Amino acid sequence: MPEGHSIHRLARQFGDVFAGGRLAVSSPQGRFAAGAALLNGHTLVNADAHGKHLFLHFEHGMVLHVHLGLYGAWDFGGDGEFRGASSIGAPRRVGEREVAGETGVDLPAYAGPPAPVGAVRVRLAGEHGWADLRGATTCAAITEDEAAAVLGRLGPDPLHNPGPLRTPYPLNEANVNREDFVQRVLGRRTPVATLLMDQKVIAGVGNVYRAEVLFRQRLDPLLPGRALTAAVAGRIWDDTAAVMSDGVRDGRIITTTPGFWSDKTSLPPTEEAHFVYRRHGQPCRVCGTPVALAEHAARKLYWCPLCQSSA
DNA sequence: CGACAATGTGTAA
DNA sequence: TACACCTTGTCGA
Repeated sequence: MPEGHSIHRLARQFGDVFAGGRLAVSSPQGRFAAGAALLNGHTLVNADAHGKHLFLHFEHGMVLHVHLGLYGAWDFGGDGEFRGASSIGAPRRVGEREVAGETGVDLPAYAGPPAPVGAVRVRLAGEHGWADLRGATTCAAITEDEAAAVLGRLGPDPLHNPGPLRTPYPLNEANVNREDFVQRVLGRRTPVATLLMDQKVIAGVGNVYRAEVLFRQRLDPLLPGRALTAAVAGRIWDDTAAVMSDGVRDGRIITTTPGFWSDKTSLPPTEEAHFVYRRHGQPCRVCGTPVALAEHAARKLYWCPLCQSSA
């Protein structure tokens, strides 16, 4: 469910609250028992994300690789020190739930994580907090070489723009990732709507950002890549980087601008946060034409047939 | 309380 | 293109 912005927030959260400490790693559900044994008792060095993939690097050269897929989620909790270090603030969304006590209230001493509820694939427990993973598509203990191979299958991530965290792209060259994306789009017969969902073309974009960026750029979703100029493709990258960076900051996907909000003094409710995503049949916020919906490559595609007409 | 969709991907047909 | 994966929220009966 989460798109790339959520995974980058999770990486930051793991780095904040667990890096540098030894972790008890277990699989209450049992499906990850062998992998948990390979990680149990080792120290987390750092956490990073590329696209929708999360990598937790341990000191002995093993990596916990997690992809949340359609409905995976992490739950976090811990004592006051854990919560003080936590970078996931008040607004929490799918994929990053924090379930400790109330904020600002006297917290009880940390007595260890609660009894696992439901199908907890993996539990990480540190000195001050814990994290439970459920429902992930991928949860594997792999080597650093295997982690590098995963990165090699992914395209550039707009949240590594321009400085990548841990990617195959060169450091310190502005716009390298942007130019890489442009080259992966130009000349293609594939519709731009499909290209934006292809993690080899751009890593981290999902169905919401796909629809919203195409609207913001007023692009017909079915235009093939080869119908775009380098300038237009570059603007897609820049806008994606901008709205996804906002998503990292806000913990939500908000692609509308304050001019479209009924209350401009605070972030908008969900009903005002998107231009077209899940607004099928409702009037376009710009021109009033009903938002269209089509099944496209097994995913719902939303767009305004007037604003995004290429004719 | 059951059916169904959901911010996703891999594999088989 | 279809389905499996395997969890949660929403909606209707």
